[in-house]
Amino acid sequence: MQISSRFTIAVHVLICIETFKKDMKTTSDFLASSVNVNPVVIRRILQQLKKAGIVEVKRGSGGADLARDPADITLLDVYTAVESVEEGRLFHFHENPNPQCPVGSNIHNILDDRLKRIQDAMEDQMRSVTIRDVMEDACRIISAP
Amino acid sequence: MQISSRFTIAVHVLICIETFKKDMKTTSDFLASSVNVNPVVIRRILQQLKKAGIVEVKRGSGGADLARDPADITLLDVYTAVESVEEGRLFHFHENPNPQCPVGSNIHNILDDRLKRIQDAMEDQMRSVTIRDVMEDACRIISAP
DNA sequence: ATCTTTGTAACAGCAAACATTACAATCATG
DNA sequence: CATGATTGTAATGTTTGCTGTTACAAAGAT
Repeated sequence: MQISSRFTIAVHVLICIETFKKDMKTTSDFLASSVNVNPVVIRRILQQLKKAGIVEVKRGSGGADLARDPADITLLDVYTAVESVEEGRLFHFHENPNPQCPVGSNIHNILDDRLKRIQDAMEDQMRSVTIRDVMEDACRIISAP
Repeated sequence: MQISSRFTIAVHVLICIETFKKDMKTTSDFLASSVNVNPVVIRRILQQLKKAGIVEVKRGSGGADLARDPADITLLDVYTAVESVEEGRLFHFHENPNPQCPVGSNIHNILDDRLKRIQDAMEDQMRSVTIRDVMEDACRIISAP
């Protein structure tokens, strides 16, 4: 099971907005053609990013912009914005383990701490990377010979 | 998108095998009743664990056993055993980004390193926990007053 | 031989992701 | 202020992977 492509699409979109904002209007159509998906998919993701205070989207006139300093947007922010699963739920548990079995009745007590630490490790790493970092990579790679 | 319950079920199963191996035969039926799923689900997971050299399963006579020292089985071993996605693919990418867009054509060059580091952080944490560690937690919790 | 249990195929149901069409609401601007 | 461009969102469809279930041959113990 993989983390949905919404996350990588969202990051792709943010990079595009920053890269092209001086030269063109970054409409959902334009962004969609860079990612190569339906514009509605982009609009839905932009809505999620907007709710999280990451972008501003203009109706009518069109186009999206970052709502904050790129150095102030982490990959974790983007991840939690577009990933529907609630906070702290990377691992899926089977429902209704047998309450009469000492293991079944305690499986959460036994595992939750360890699993949380695994998720924390991943999230800490995500928090350590900002859109500014990614933009630096992007500029370097795009302008390479 | 969550990591499938196969992972937590697999760990649950391993704990059960270790906990009950002295007192009973740990058949797929027995394990299924602790987890509260269909026995076939357990058998499928046991097969995946067997292919990874983590358990031994006896046909006919029945029952599963660990194939190695619990201290030598990490949560990462279990995770890669039951998670169908190939190595290094925690994040799902959209296919066919626009090759004519400097961002679209370079999106993997731009992101792969960062994403790999995130996945590595998660896997390192998983590797640091063994079934022996989990068994210690389990024994302490189960025998608590 | 018989009984138990595993290994596996076959199929069904469901949920989430992803795609697409359509259209009202919104905004800039001529 | 009418028009053209664009967003916001609902409705609908397709696909994919997970999970559940039935069924039964293969394997092993007694």
